[in-house]
Amino acid sequence: MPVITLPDGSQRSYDKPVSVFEIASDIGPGLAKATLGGRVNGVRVDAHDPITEDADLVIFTPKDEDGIEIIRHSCAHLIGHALKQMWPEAKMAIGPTIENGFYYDIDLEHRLTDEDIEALEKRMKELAAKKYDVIKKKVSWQEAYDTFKERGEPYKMEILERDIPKDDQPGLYHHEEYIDMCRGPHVPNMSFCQNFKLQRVSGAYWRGDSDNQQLQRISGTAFADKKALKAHLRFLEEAAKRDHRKLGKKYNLFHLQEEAPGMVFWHPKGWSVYNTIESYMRKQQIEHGYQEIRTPQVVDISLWEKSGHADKFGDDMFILKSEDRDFAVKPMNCPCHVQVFNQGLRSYRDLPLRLAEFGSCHRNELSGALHGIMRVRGFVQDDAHIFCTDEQIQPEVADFIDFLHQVYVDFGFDPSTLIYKLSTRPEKRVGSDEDWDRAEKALAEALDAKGLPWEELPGEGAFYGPKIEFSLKDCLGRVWQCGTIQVDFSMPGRLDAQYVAEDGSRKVPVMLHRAILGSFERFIGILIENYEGAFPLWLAPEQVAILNITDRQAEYAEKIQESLQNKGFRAVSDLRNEKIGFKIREHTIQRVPYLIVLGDKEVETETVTVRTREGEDLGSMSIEAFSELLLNDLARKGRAPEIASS
RNA sequence: GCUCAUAUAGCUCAGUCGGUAGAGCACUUCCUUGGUAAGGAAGAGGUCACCGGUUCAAAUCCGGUUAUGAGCUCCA
Repeated sequence: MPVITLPDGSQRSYDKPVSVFEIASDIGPGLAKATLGGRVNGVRVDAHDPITEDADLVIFTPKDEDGIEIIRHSCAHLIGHALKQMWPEAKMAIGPTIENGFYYDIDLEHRLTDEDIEALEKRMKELAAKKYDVIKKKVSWQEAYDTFKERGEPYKMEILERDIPKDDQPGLYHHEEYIDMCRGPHVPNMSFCQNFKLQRVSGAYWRGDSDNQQLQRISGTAFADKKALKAHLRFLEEAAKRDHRKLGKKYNLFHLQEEAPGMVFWHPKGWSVYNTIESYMRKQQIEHGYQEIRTPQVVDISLWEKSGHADKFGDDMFILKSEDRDFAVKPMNCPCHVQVFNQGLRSYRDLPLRLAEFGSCHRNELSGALHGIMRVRGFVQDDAHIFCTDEQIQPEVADFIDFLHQVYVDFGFDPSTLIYKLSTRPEKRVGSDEDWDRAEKALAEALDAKGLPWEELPGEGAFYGPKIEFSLKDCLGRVWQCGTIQVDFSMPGRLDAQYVAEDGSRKVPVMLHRAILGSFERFIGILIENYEGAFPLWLAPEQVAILNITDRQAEYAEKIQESLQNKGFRAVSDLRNEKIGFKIREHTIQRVPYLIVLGDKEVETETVTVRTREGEDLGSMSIEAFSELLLNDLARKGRAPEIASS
């Protein structure tokens, strides 16, 4: 006699086992038609699964995230249905959902081409258009095994043998003649799976292990309705338009070339952005009690052996030989910073000691991992190491989080969308378990003390200690990991760092590794995409473009340019013999924030006429008034202008 | 590193069946001196990524290398 409680608190009782679909039908035919499945006492079930006992029930429809996920999952099965019709010899591995979509990994000798994917999508659409019912059957382990043995599906057999207990009753989903095994839930019929698109085929390792065989992965995206699918495809187009590699070329910021894979050639405009950010960070760091240092690029391998890097990451280091000595181009700055700490005798009074470096690092990343300026082999970190006592960890971490928030706000990101992740001990690590316990606890407590929501990533820590990772969201809602703070109880000891404690004894300091931007390269890549190349005034490589209408104003234009440059603004002049409309178009496309137009009128009245890159006409004003306007804009940094109250 | 794909003028891209390369923009010169998103004319510019093979003949077909792209793996 199950009593069903719905989210609004209302109850319905039944005298025999009842399905989500039947309950939905009781409520209304519209809901019944939209029912995809449900959550029964916290467990996701199919629409037609019988509910035998009292339960809290949430009904899933295409309006819920849970409902959309079911649709995506069934779209993965639909790949199998269509694919096995076209290539019966294909062996199906796994077909899960991912953010915004789904994929299926398959083993097929024939290499699928783009045309094949198009044909496959067409077949999938035809099958989905039949809106056939998906039939779920719970069977014995043995029956499932025999089914897939008969159908020549070795991967399904392996999943059964390795992951599913023999006394379990696996669910077999029948899509007409195609049978797939799944925990579910899945759509009751294919009318729900009408709005999908296959996106690509790529390689993927079986069970995510690069030692295993590589399979072909067919990926797609799916939504509940046509409008949502279209919106998502538009979003992807928008993101592609903002690709920093494309905009880096368009705005002449940097380039990469074959002779230096993964290393950036910065052009004047890109380097201007870089320098602006570096100056800003330098100023911020001084305000937060950091001291800036500079350490060598090339260091004898013995230091990396002592620090543990050679052992754990030797393959990723660039090694140089000279006069029978082995050197490594530094892949990170920490061991060098310990060398600076180690000069002279340190007192507890020196702690916390914060050493910062815009540290140039080189890591020999796998060629396939490189990506524009976001993932490179040569990069500069806004790195710093804080040497402190155990008691100072928590306040230092807390101060750091405040510092990081302020920087992200200045760059135009919303700190309320920040994501915090605590990565704990990995398998490959140095240090005792007691040290790891203390380090993990200190970070968790700092986050809790700030009342921040965080998520644990077990096993994702650095080899020397746990870390907090800070990810920000850009204006398209994409998540980027940038900042980090890591506790390290190991390296100071390995590299003989000591200080004299209050009682005169020698103690080993704790070291905190931290970065806010992560790397300049990556962060600038993110900024380019976030702003679509239209940098806010304080970052813009060219802040003002001065345009004359005829040669008669050339001298005045140069005078204005000089005046602005003397005030510290980045002003360029365009005195070419071109029409004013042409010059305005060019500099607007180049996203210069302010354009100044100078004709005879301006020369006569000693004014400038100002136009923004958004096309707004700010009228004529004195050079002093314009400077004032620029200064106000600069002070806002990445924040939106405040709306003047009327 | 792995799978698949791609590489043609400074940029974005055409180039059919193998027969010595083409457009638009940019660039140079000249004309035009104009008021808020493209004024006109002419000119110059390419060892078709690199190495090798097939062929009378290769941008085109085949093999290799490098780089790039998508995904996987990795990411101190």
